[in-house]
Amino acid sequence: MSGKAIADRPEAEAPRRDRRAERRDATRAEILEAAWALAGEQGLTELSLRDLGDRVGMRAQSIYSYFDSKHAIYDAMFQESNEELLRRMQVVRDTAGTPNERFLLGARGFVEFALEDLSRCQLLFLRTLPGFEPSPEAYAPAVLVLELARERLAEIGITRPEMLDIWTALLSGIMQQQWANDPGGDRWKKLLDDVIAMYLAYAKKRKS
Amino acid sequence: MSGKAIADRPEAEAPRRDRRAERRDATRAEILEAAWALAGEQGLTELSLRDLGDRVGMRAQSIYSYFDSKHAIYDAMFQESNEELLRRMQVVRDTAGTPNERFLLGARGFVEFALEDLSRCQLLFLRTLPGFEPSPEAYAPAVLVLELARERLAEIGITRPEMLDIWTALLSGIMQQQWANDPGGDRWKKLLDDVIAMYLAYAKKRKS
DNA sequence: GTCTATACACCGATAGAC
DNA sequence: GTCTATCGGTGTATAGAC
Repeated sequence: MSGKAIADRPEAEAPRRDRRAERRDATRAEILEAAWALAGEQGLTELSLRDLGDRVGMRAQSIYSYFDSKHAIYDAMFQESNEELLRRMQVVRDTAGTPNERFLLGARGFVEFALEDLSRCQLLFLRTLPGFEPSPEAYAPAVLVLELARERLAEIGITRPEMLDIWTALLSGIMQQQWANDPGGDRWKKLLDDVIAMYLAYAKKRKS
Repeated sequence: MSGKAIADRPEAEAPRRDRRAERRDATRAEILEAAWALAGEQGLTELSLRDLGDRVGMRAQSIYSYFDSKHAIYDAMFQESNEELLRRMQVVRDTAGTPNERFLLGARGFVEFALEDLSRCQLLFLRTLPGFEPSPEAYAPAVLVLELARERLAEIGITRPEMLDIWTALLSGIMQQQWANDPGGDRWKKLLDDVIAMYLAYAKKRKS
């Protein structure tokens, strides 16, 4: 239907800016930014569309022009954060040094990321949101993050799948306990190096 | 104020049954039982007082005669479950055998308990309920459970506080990953013995 | 004391006017 | 795209019947 009209215009093949789409994306980003701010202030689960609307200067119902549902907002936040984590882990992968150094860097970077923001940690790793299941697209970067962890472990000779599962459980346990029993502190965070030493010693003994 | 009245009655010192209190406690127990059933069916956070009222054959508002609020129901469930866990861990403590056997028994018993019921696990260990903070009374048995864990560790020569924190992180990580990524399965549960071996080897090397 | 009836304020979501 | 109006749901509170 629009094919002929476009072909008629000389500038059709040049990458024309879609101002409407740009504006829409900008508003979406603004809403997400406000959502993060509100989640940080009142808690992830306490986020309400009415508060969110107030924050961005529109009625709550108008948000539905930008997101299909509240869960869609959470989903976008989930994806956004996972992409940020993926970027950090890719930096680790591309860092010069020994495989062991990269493994350490990845472990510390991950824990630091997980302990930076409670709402983000709850959204990504702890299952705090009642009915929330991330969409496949939003989950995709998380799969890549796990793949990078597998690579870092393989680089230091740890390839058995069970050892990867143990590794994720170790990190998961540290961040869970840290947020649950000493939020903002470092009681479990500071044990990370000990846990890493424990894990590596065991992996060496098990020879994989 | 009632001191004199009681002293006036000859039968005051005999343990008289308070039928009213008995009936009240029975109804409270009935409500809690229904709450567990609903939590199991729809999820812990999806529990609503109206559904709960339907289940026990009263209007939702009447529940307030037995519990001050929805959180008070969660609090009673929290306490109930922690007392059950405490009982199990006390059985472990009183079991004949070597300290090492008791430690193993406690570890496996705890993980089994944590993986028996998602709602219970969320209520007790994962922080799934938005604003829920257990009351001191409800939390008391949890403190005793931790104390028993400390004892089991001390019996096998592990006394450093950091080693207790690592231990709780290990168990926490296993149950977190199991429920989050393989609910109902045993992908992480079956790694418990490996994790225990890893932990004990590290503790031995660290000599505490 | 325990129930019913009614209400309030909030929530996510939808329909339709402009 | 943003609004108003409205819906069915929630936890919570209170007044009053019995």
